[in-house]
Amino acid sequence: MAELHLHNTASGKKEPFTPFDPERVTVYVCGPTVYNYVHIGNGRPAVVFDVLVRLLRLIYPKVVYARNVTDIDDKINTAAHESGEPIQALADRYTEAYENDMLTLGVAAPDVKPRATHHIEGIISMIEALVASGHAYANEGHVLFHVPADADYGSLSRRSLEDMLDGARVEVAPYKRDPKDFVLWKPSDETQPGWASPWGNGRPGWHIECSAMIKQHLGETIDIHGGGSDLTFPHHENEAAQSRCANQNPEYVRYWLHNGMLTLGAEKMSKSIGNVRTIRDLAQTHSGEVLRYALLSGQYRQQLAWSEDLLTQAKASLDTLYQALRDNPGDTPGEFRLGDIPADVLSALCDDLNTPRALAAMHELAARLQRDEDTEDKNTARAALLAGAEVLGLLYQDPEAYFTSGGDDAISAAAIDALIAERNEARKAKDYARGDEIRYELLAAGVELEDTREGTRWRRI
RNA sequence: GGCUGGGUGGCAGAGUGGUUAUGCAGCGGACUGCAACUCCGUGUACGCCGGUUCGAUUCCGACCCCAGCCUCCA
Repeated sequence: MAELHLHNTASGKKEPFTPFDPERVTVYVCGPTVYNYVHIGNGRPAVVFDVLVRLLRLIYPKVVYARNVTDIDDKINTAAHESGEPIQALADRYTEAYENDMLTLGVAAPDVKPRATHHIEGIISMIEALVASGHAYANEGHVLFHVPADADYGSLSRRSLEDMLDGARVEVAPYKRDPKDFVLWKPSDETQPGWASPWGNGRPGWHIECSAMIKQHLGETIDIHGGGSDLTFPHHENEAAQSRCANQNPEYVRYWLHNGMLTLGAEKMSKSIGNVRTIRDLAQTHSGEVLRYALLSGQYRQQLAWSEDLLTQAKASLDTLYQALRDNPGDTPGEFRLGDIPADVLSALCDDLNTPRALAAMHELAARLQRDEDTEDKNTARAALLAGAEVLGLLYQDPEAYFTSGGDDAISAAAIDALIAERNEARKAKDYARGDEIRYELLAAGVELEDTREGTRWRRI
């Protein structure tokens, strides 16, 4: 069997994956800050690590997967003030929208979906531990992590403290002992959300949330921590420093995984640049499965250039896979096990989640399914294709429905069937002019006909 | 400036020291009343310059270009 290898940011290398405890594999992925609708770039880690978790669940008896939501953030406060909505209501609304978008992308629900606001107690006790151990200090209502107090700081992003200062734009604040020190806790006024703490009414900094949520739900040492490559520094570097020092446990994350950024027009897709495509908007014109296919069409660590063309190609490629299933109907298999996953798909995924190679293997299976003469060979290919699809989170629709569902406002299925019946009557009477007329009429309504040995079949285009 | 990653056929995107994926698009053919679907066939592409080698897109060195991080960010 193929052995799972993952690229670890901490070492900069692809390493064989060995969990801390094979009986309980732990995975954490950074979710979004909920102050707006998320864009497709936010969807990439969710989809990529969804595939990873699907794979892990086949290999290991128990996997605990947590994906958080940051619902305390000054951006949320700003958005709430602008809309006049209560802060928590706005955060709840966008959290729900996010969950919805994840559903669109076919992302299975994580085991735990922690939210920062539910973990204030854990955050405070962690900060207390850091103060007690001399890694943090309180000043003017703020509590700061003192970066020079952690000898390993910089080990994840592999940069020296000098590098960080060079050309960096670190905030110099009067309450900081060192420019690199970062906030664990900050004071809140009455307009800002706040919680009572040993340092007065305040709210947590961003990085400490993840540290506390991981500790509570997954433990002090976790196997895999995922997120966008833009979070490597400072977010994950800070998080790692906090957790290592607060837990007094040098092993925090065994494998750090970072996905590459989506670009739109040669630049990173980001809200601050304004070049974003929200999942919710994209879903108006593309199926979630096509979006998912597009996200998986590149290896997760590489940048992926998002474009309308990418979606067109993803749609056409996905059509080909569904077409093979539609042309070769068979039983819907039940649950899959590791042994059911086709070897090519499995080895591709085990090689640091090489989804483009896995998709190539899927297309080879689809071609075999179409080509094979023998029924048994077909059944084998079909089962393999569906098993591979299960890990990738694709091909979950009924093939017939995939091609025919939706579009009822343009022309209903019943109307289409009636026209097809009329056309076949005309064709039987050799009235091909009338037959073609109907075909063109349907084509104009976005319906393409396929005359097969079993009769006329149609698809919406 | 520092630290990452990358430049592959029309497009997307794997991979490899020599047999050069996969998908989309294109072209030719079979099938079809015509189409569509499907099938068959078809494309020697690896930024630039040196080096190593019998042989390099793949290894080494220099160079050019692009993106990301160093600030909130998936």
